[in-house]
Amino acid sequence: MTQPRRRRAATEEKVRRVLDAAEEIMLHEGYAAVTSRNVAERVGLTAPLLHYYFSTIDDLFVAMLRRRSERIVERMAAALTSPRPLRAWWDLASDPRGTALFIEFLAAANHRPALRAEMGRVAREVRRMQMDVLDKILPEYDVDPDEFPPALVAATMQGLGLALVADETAGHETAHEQARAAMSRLVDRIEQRRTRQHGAG
Amino acid sequence: MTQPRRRRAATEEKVRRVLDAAEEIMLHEGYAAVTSRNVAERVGLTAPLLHYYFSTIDDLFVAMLRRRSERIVERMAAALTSPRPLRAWWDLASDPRGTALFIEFLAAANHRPALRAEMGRVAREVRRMQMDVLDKILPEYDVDPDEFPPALVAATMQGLGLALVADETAGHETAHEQARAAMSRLVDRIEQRRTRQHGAG
DNA sequence: GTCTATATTGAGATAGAC
DNA sequence: GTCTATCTCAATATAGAC
Repeated sequence: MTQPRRRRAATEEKVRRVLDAAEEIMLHEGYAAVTSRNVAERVGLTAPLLHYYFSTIDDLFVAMLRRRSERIVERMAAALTSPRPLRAWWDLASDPRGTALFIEFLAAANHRPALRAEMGRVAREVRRMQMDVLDKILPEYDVDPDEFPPALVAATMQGLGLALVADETAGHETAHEQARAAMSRLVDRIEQRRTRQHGAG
Repeated sequence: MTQPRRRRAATEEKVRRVLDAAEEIMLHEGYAAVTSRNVAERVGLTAPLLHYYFSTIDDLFVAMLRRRSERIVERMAAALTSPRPLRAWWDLASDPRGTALFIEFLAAANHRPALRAEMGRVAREVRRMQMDVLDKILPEYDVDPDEFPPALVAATMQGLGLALVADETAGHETAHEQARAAMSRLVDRIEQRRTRQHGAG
């Protein structure tokens, strides 16, 4: 019982910094730039030493996704139980950093089975949460669930966030500011309609 | 005037096959798998020989995107002038192959400036076309352009396509079949409303 | 004009030193 | 338990043969 007594602080701190660095690289240079050398250099380590903390690069990617998805699940749960669920959800779905990283993970998972499996688990859990909440609250928003079923609403929220952030971060001139502003107004209007009918709460 | 008289067929045919192979690899193994070796092997060439046809890998990526985007612009123009523009547009936006490739280009452009510039040009041209048409036809669909401006409608079409195809190709269990079916019904309903009011044509 | 032999760099990973 | 010296392989690219 004395082996794991040693202070883990140093190692855990290093792991955290490695994950931070990897995330930064992935965000600004793409997932293909997340290499042993690149990440190690940014944290002041050597490339082989990085393999001490993460045996394979796959392990590193999965660890990155795990840490991110924990936060996402937490924040999505909080958003969905907040007084204005759609508003909070949209803020999350259109968050530039989170969404840009999501696009990278999406592409990286295409040729990394371990990552794809992990992505599947997260996607399923998050979508489940969203649809459970939508089942209950869509009627309160005066939305006909036959015309706009939860699955469609959820996919639209995510997809619109993806499209906007993709254009924004790449700097494409596609009137994304107008689209973002219009969506924001739309969400506010819908929330107001519900608040008026079902009280603030 | 006799230099370019030689038959280009052989070379052009090879270039075409190289682009086909590269596209196939990008689709199934991700953009990072598009390497000289991989592509060359699939076409029965050697890696260095591939550099005879495309000096740099950047050149190859840009050529791939150019060829694809020509088709996209053509098909989108045809869709937007068809009798049921929204329907035709949605068929394009939710096409699995085209959209999956688009996601890869999106991620690849993140760290390839030449590719990013080309992506920007295409995105801008396509969005411009879409918004010009929407300006005219949204009223015919009985859609309030103040609540759903062209920029928002266009981004939503693209985004929903992205989200659906991403889940479909990765095999995520996120009720994407329901979402796709609901969107298809919705588009049909909207088209019918317009046809009834403005005649078939 | 078309293709091959070869250079150079950097990737992921391991055996073994401290 | 932590880190370093080193291996292998694959990537892009070029010089130069045919």
